[in-house]
Order: sequence, then C-alpha cells, then structure tokens
Amino acid sequence: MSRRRGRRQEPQDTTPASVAEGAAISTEQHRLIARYHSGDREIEAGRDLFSIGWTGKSIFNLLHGWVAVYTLLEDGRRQIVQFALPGAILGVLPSRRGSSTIGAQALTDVTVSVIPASVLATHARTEPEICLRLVQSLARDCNLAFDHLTSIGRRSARERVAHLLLELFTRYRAQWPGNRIEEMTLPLTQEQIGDATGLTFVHVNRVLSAMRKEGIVQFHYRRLRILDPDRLIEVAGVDPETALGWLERRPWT
Amino acid sequence: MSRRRGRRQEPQDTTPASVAEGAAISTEQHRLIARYHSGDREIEAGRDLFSIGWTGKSIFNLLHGWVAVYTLLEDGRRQIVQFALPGAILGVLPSRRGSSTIGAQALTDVTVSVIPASVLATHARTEPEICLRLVQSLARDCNLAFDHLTSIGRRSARERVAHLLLELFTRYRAQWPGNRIEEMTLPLTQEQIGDATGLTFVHVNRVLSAMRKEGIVQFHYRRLRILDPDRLIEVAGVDPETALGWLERRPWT
DNA sequence: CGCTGAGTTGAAACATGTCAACCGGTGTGG
DNA sequence: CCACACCGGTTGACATGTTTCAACTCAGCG
Repeated sequence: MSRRRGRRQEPQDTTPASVAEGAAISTEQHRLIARYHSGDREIEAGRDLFSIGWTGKSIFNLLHGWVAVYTLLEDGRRQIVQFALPGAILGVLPSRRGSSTIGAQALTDVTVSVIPASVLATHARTEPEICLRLVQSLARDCNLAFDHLTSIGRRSARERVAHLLLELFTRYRAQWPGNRIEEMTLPLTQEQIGDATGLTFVHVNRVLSAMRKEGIVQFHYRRLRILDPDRLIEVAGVDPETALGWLERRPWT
Repeated sequence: MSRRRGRRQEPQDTTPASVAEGAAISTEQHRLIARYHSGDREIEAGRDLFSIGWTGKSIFNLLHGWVAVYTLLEDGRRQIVQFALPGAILGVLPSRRGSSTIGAQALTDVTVSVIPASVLATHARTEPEICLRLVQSLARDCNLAFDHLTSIGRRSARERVAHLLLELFTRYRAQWPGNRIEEMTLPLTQEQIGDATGLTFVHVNRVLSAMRKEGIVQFHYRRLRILDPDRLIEVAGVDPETALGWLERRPWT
C-alpha cells in the first residue's frame, strides 16, 4: 500500500527556488509580524523545520523558500498536507500541550522568522493585528486543505496532478507579479507530488509523461513549463473563473 | 467516476441527534460569542445552512445539531470536507469578496447563532477574545482537515471508514462526558460516509458489512454501535495514544 | 398501493498500485 | 580518474482495490 521508496531522508541538493525571473516581492514584505520575532533561522533543503513529535513552543513565519507540511502513518506512508510559500505561518497547530502530529520539511533552502509562542500569548490581546493575521492565515490554510480534500477524494489521478500543478503555479506567480512566463522552478520530486496527491510516484510519472506527450505541461527535474494553460485548466477541472480567482490572491501564502 | 445517486436533495427525515443518553453539555455552553449574536436560527435536517455561491456576510456559531461542510465539482461529484458539531464556527472562510466555494448542510435539525461579519470586523480589535476563539476554531478545523487528508490520501477504504467512525464517535462522546456507552446516533447515510471518505456508497456498504460480520462495529440506519473498540482502533490505524488524545478534546468542535 | 430513500449484493470493468528492471547524473572515495 | 553508490526518473507486466452497472430488498409515507 504505497510505502515510500527506500531512500535516505537527510540531505537533498536543490537549487534555490528563486531565479531572476521578474520583480519579486521582497523578503521584508513577507515579514508581517516584524516586531516580535526573536531572530531568523535558516534551514537547508531537505531538512525538517520541525518534525513529528516536536514539542517546541514557537511559530514560524516563512520568509523565503518552500516548505512541505506532512504527516506520517506508522508504516511509513506519507501524506503532504500543505505546501507553504513565503508569507505563510507555520507551527500554530500543535495545540498547546502535547507534541506536533505534523512535520515540516524544507523543500528549498529556507529562512524563517521565529516567534516564541509566549510572545504570541502575551501580546495577542494587546495587539489585535497579530491575531487577525493568524485568522487570515489559518482560514487560507483551511480553504486550501479543503481544496486538496476534494481533489484527493473525488478527482482522478490526472485531474489531481493537473490541479496541484496549477495551484502551485498560480500561488508561485502571485509572488512574482507582472511576470507572464509560464515557467518556474518547482522544487518537488515526483515522489513528493505523489505524497501530496495520494498517488504512487510511479503513477505520477505516468500521468506526467502522458501530459507531456499531449503538450500540456512539461515537468523535468524541478523545472515546470506550462505549454497549454487552457487545457491544463480544463484537465484540472476548475472553472476558469476560479483559476482567475487564484491569480488575484494576496502575495502572502 | 462516482457521480451521486439520483436522489432528491431537499427533505430528509432524521431523528434528532440528541437522545437522552447522559449529561449533555448545555446549549449555552456552546455559545462562546454570546454578546454579539443577532439572533438564533433553526434549520431543518437536509437543508443547507448556506450553499455554494452564497454571498452572505455572516458567520454561524453552531449551537445544536450536526452540519456537513462540502464542496461540489461541476459534474456533481461531492466531497464532505468537515463535520461540524455544536460549538463549531462556520462560514468564516468565504473570504470577504466573492462567494463561498463551500456549502454547509444540516444533517439533523440545527440551531445556529448568527453573527454579522460587520460585528466581527468592528469588534475584533477591541475584543481580542473573539479573535482568539476564531484562531482556536480554525486551528482545530485545519488539524482535522489534515487528518482527513492523510486518511483519504493514504489509507485503504477499510481504514478510512474505521477512522471516520472513530473520530466522529470520540468527538461526539466528548459532548456527553461521563457517558461510557459505545453507542450513538450518527446522523449519516452511507452515501455521506462515502462523500467524506472519497469512496462510493456501494463500497462503503461492503466495508461496513465486512466490519459488522467481523464484530467490530455495527452501523444501521443512523445507529452506530461499537462492538470492539480495540479492534476498531487497530483497523483505523491510529495508535491508542492518539485515540486517547481525541477523547481529551474540548467539548466544542 | 405505489413511490421514494436507503441499503444490499453480484459480476464485470477499470484505475491505480506493486514489483522489478534499467537509465542517466552526481558526488565520493580509493 | 575510475568505480561505485545512490537518487530521481522511466517503463513494462501484472495484481488488486475500488468503481460501475444493475437488480433486488425493506421501510416509511402519501
């Protein structure tokens, strides 16, 4: 039942996500809780920002890079439940007591701003902005999770993969406004796409091959090229209106 | 690809979820934003609290009954993304502008407290409690959504159904503390279980039949009886520790 | 009494998983 | 500098879980 491929977990060489491709949103624009951070931290690609069982009491504001949030079953099956982009807030969920049931893996080299939970607790009442920001971030995460749920639950493999690529592309492009090139560095392996879509990496490969042959998208070694946006939208099964809605999204998240 | 069964949507006879089975948490305990509600509203079983496309500007505090939050694909495929129990907060997500991409259907007769979004907007700054409460509710929803994601993405049909039953049972029982009977009214059809687990109602039926024959659970016409809790936990593939964690959850949500 | 919603069951079709072999690139250590 | 290991990707043959289609039951209700 789709165990993971026998590979080491630790290192991973990944070219940084940011190539000069347009006018990017600056790192500082992502730092939306500037005042209280207790310092920035850098994590190299492949490492965990925090792992399952983590008992730390901090939350993280992702400033740069990509992060995959995942869960694990006892026998090694893995599910990626969220892809976090700059601006995202991570680590809120592991509710107070107890340890985190989710892990967060850096897909690229990553820099986060660390905010002690204590700060949050003491200032939440006096500084409503923080709280509102949290609500916004969580609502967005929830919405995305719901999208993924319907994707995994009710779409075919082909639709799921198309949907994911489309989502990540539009979210990414929202960070590079004005850039119209249908191409990007997508710092994922096919196995990770499988972990996010509930498929096997073998099957992801087949789906991607098919879509490449049909001239819809091309995804090779972390380079994603969208050859036929309209057909991709069609295969993903989102109405173009929604797709446009995605493009309007705020830069953060 | 698993369209819905050709049935009318509207009415639905459902016995109310609350039977006298122990010391329930009172309705007032669920009303956590008491001050600002603009009145309560009752929705009968089967009706939508709000539907996809809804543009209203209210949020709802569920006081009594069960609600299923769902999404729809163009061709009628449906995915239930959340089950809301008393105490839950609904309708936060449909972000300001634009219409809701999710719907909420009453599974039983339901009463909600309606809170105009405007109230929220004006008081969020002055009354941090509201905001904190929202964060808590959203974080919980997000966590549950992540659980469901890994269930649908990586578990077998059998595991998924077991997992869902276990989750709903523990969440329900948290509302009736002190009650130790492994039995409850679960106001769902097998089709709705399918919509939540990403399966066909036919297959849900087969799985349930099998588990009944094996003496694990019994689910017939909205009556759920857990015959062998340990085996259910085992089949669901959660470690007992986590299962206990569920039981510790706050009454609301 | 017929209708409808929900559940049940069997047979066959199909999507996806499993297993296994192989390729090319890259880093590493002898 | 070569040999080797390993990662990520690719492909084929086959196994299997789940869906699809269809028929039938049962209960409630007008």
